[in-house]
Amino acid sequence: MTLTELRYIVTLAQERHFRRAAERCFVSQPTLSVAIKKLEDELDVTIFERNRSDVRVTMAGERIVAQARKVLEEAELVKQIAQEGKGQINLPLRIGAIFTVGPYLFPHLIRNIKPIAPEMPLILEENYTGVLRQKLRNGELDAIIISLPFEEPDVDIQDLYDEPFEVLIPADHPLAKQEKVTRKQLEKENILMLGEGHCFRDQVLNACPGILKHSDETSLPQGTSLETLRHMVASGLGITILPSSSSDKHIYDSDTIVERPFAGKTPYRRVSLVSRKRFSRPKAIEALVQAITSCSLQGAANL
Amino acid sequence: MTLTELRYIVTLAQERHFRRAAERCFVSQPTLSVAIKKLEDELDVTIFERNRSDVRVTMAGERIVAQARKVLEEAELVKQIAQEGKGQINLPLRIGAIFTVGPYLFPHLIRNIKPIAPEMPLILEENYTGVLRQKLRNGELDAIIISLPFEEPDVDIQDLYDEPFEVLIPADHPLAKQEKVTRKQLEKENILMLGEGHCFRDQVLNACPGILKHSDETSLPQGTSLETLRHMVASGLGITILPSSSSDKHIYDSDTIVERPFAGKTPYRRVSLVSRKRFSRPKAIEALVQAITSCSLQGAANL
DNA sequence: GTTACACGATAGCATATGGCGATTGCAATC
DNA sequence: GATTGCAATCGCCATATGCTATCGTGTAAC
Repeated sequence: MTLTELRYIVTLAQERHFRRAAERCFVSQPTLSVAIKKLEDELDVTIFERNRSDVRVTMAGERIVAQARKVLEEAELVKQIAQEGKGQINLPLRIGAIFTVGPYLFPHLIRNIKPIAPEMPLILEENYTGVLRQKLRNGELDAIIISLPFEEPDVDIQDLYDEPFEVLIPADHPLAKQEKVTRKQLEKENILMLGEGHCFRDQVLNACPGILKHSDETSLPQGTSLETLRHMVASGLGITILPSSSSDKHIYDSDTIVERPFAGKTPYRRVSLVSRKRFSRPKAIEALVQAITSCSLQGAANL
Repeated sequence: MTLTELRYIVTLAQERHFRRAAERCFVSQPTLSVAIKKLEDELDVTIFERNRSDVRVTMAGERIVAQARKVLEEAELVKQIAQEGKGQINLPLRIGAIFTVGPYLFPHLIRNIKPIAPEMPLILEENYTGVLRQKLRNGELDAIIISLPFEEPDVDIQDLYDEPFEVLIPADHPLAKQEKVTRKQLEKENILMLGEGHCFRDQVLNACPGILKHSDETSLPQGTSLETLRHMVASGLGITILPSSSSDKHIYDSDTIVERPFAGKTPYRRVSLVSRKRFSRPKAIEALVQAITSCSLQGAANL
């Protein structure tokens, strides 16, 4: 049984005339005759009663033809659905971002992607780099936004932006009076840090190797998010280091906390988008990159 | 797009593994690979994302596969429906009978066909021979029960039974006292007849050629059915001639009307079943004939 | 680091299928 | 009796579909 054969019987049932039905199917009359006989043989049912003057659908044939019509309708829907799926940017895209990027990037992203891909809803998630990597690999996510370094086989990595680190200081802290803060100065302070697993923690430690020992000694609490760190700084518990995008707008004014750049070489992190090589919707990724790089994130330098 | 291809993608979506999917489809792995690529090309959509380690269904693919599954289900139903339609005696059969046969045959027929073809409902109709002929020809009826003579191309005629004519007389009529009635005697009586178009009318006139003139002169009313004739006889309006099967059981006892056979050669009619040659369900016709010839109709001689 | 393996893609070839035009056979009609 | 119209049949061809063998690559094992 083939879709073509089903198309033939449906048409013949309508036309009740082999030659006309054949024409409507764009085949010759013998082709139609043979195909219909073949189907009748396969199903072992006489679908059409051939008379000299007239072709008539048998009672069993009526039901078969009706069902054949259904099959063809559903088959048409396959094409239609394929057509819809073809655009690449009209189906949901599943995106993950690390905890220290998502909250600050997503609002801009959502706004910017609307005009580029209005039909592409974003399914968003925040997680650790390792979890995101896993979910990207096994297909639970289509793209992840992480911070370099990031190594993974079979992926495309597109750099999005660099963002500098800055120091967040309680307004009444002595360091708040300085224009810039040196790494040396930080080593004597209580530096509040994210917990292990956050890549930003590692990046901060990398940028300021001296702060770890001190912080460990005082056994400061580990922040679970950049915002909790900010709250703790505001409460006077210590100093922290944040990526600039996180200080875009927040609830504390400069009487409570102040941001200060690093003296000397500014530490920064590079944020990149990772997708599987051979992912079926490169255009969706492209649209995503375009949307992100057109975001004006506080302090970030688009690439 | 073919049903085979749809079967392939559904299986591959389940197995997520070309070789295993190919096995389950009873084809080689290259066959599956090529077929799926072909479908993807035709639909212009990537349905599967091939990775070294893993085959994954794309988002567009998910919807396509789901729809493909529907198509296959409907296609399965075609086979199932065909299977059901194959028995020939498990679908309604549309039967017509002439007015003078239907009322007396149908009750027996219904009873007798039950054990032979319990799954075959009968759609019944009574009409004139000419109308039945037309409906058989254009497929509105599958079989008709008429009385010979009957000529028609492209049909099979199977004789069912012969039934004698008898004379129906009011019990208080002088003729009621006789054992038999001669044609001569009838010529002097008021003979009640069916209206034109009923073949039984013609058969009666054929059997007793002398009665017409007399009846016309007295301009008796024409009966619309054998039963109305019987009622009129019971009311004393005249005498009539009936086929024996019609006197099986009726509401009048022998104090009101009596049946008398013809003297000499008994006139009779032959009742036959007509179906189209090449009708798709010969078994249904066969069952029908068997059911009818096993009826014990009053006075009839099965053939 | 090398070998072995597993997987899907590709190539080359055989065969089945589906298609065609031409023809036949049969009724109906003129 | 000739013609017409119809579906069935025949013989032929192009293509589609399937196979085996092989390749390229990434992964696992030793």
